Amino acid sequence: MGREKRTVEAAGMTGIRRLAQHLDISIGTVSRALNGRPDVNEETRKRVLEAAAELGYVPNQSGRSLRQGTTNIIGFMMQTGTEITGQGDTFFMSVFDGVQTVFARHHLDLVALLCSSEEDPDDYLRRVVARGFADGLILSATQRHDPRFEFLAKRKIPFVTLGRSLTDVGQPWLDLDFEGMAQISIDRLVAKGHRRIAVTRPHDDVNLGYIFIDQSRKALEAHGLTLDPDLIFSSTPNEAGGYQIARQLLAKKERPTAILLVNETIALGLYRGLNEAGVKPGRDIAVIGRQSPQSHFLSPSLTGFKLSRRDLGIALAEALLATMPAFSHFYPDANRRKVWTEDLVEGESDAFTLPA
Amino acid sequence: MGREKRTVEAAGMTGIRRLAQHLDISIGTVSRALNGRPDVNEETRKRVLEAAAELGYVPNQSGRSLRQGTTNIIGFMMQTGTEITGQGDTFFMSVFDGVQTVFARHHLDLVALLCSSEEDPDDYLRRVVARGFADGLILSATQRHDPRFEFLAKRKIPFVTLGRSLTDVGQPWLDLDFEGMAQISIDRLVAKGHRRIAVTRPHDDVNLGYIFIDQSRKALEAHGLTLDPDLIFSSTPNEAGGYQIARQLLAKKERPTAILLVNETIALGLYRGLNEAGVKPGRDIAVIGRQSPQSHFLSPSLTGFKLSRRDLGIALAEALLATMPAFSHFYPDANRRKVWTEDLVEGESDAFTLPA
DNA sequence: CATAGTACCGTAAACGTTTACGGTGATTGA
DNA sequence: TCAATCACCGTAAACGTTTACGGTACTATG
Repeated sequence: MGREKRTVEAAGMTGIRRLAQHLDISIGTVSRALNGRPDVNEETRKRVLEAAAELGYVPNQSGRSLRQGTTNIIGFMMQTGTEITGQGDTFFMSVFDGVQTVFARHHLDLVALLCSSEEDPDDYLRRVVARGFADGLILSATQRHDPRFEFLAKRKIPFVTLGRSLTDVGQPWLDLDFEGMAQISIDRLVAKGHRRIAVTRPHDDVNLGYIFIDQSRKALEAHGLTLDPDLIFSSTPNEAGGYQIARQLLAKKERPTAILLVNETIALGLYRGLNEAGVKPGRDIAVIGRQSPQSHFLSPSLTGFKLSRRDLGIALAEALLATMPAFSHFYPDANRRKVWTEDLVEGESDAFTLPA
Repeated sequence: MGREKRTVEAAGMTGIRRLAQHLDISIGTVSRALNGRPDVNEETRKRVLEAAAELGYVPNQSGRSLRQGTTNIIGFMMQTGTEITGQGDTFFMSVFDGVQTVFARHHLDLVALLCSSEEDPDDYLRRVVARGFADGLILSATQRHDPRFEFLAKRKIPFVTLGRSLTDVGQPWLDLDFEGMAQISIDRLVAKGHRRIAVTRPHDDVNLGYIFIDQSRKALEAHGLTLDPDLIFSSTPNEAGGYQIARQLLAKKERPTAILLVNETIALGLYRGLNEAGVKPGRDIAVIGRQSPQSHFLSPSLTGFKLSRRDLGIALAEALLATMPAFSHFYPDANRRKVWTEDLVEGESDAFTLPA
């Protein structure tokens, strides 16, 4: 009888089979109990859960994935060795933390998919998708034209992007309110009498650079001013980039009286570069940038926009889950697309005022 | 006949079966061809590879893992939202890049396993292992006593750690040569006449702090000096930590004349803090630290130890593979354990000399 | 020609799950 | 009492691979 076979605990049993045998019930019931199915006696479920804990049983992910066609993994794609990922400090770690708090509720795991600098990002993505690695993806470093979007849309892989793109396949995205930041900053600086205002942008083709520059230009023109192409500084989005900008800026024969920083960490390098030349933010030049954990230690204190990275991560996760059939009902009114407005924290770095 | 069945390309075929049908051969042969098995005609193999490329076929990872009991994935465990992972900047991204270059040769993929700050790292590791997620692991943020080691050793999961620990289960590790750095730095400073030398250590229980402090003490005692407990500053391993140290240091009634920095990025914060008080490295205090991409922009230039992060990643990957049966023959003489010596790059920050 | 050997290929089992389906015994309703 | 309903559980198929095994046709050898 099957009964006997199960009662005698054979040696080489593994996985769910071993657990079922230990409890002397069928593997089907064990599976149902563990997965919270309704058609199982609560008494039985309790026994199963206890035995699972006792024997340290955790379902094998490969078996489960193979059967369900789902992995319970969400991938966050990043590129190693590049400066793109180097938001200077722990930017992504904080965002991850927010994402995780949402995913934990659904037993989803977040992993960072690390695309080597030696491999083409598009190829890498193709491989990841074809292997059925993740149920959904989060993309950052959004390019102005991003072929990854079309690829994923064609395969019907749920994904969300941190950053807009001209390539629009209807996917959800979150982005920072670069228009708002440009508008507020320009208005503020013009009100203080500034006419020669410099702006920065990332050196590569990420979309945010275009958005920020465009809006800065519009805001200036609304005041009857123009954006001098000579005052657009592009750099890597890290401290070194900020330093380079300071050097370039100081070398101009006709210096700008104010500068807008689009990235977070460049403020640190900028300060250092200016400091070396005895140029003091807030006294000799007005600076408006973005707050970061490190910028708290800048002196004079930075006037800049403050972002809650963790909340951004949470919103990112919810926007993604809202598009995944299995989870969408949990987030009926999640913002599929949203510009994330940051608050301006006033410091001393833009105190420099010009006579009218 | 089977022949007919295959010739007519049925609709719902997926995966390897579809490919086999398209080529009118068996799935077994397709699999062998793709996996480089010898018992397949080279002509056939060529056809298979071409068809695979054409149809964009990539083996399903779940099916493959289930059968082979192997995932072709190596996990790098990190903790999100914590300061531990915040080596300030792109430290890990550069290390990853080195790891990847080695893994690419073996068709292994590296992913970062992100342990939420809300979950216990030991629990997280348990889950990852039980699910059979990765074939091997890389651990960082090595604690002085690290229970993760014993757990992995018991399960016979190959792993390598970045950093030594008192918990020794025979696993391979790489570590920076903190003894060497302490010894060289102390000797150098003492030779310049310094007697009151401060040292830093990370605020938490990572092992490197103990090693560094111990060796600093020994080196001082060899010169007939002592390490003043009041001159041991602990901080988070980032810029903010460096700033705090500067503040604490300046508040001492009897200031140290020199300071040794164990972490990379704290130099930035330290400089800023000292600068605010008009204290200049190299003129008013001697500073020896560690080089990083950002430290190139410090002024006066930092005297510090320089590490090739990418090479470290390469060594880390090789040390791990050397312990994995499937790959060990590729790395017969890989260093299973190694302290990674860094070169001292001389700058101006330790120019401050005391009269004899 | 008979035999052995070789090169290549097809068949089918196995990996660990989940889940549709059917079955059993108990309960309910008339 | 009989039928219908219900709660619960066991059975077995299926997911997409890899690989041991056996089979076939061809070649070499005597």
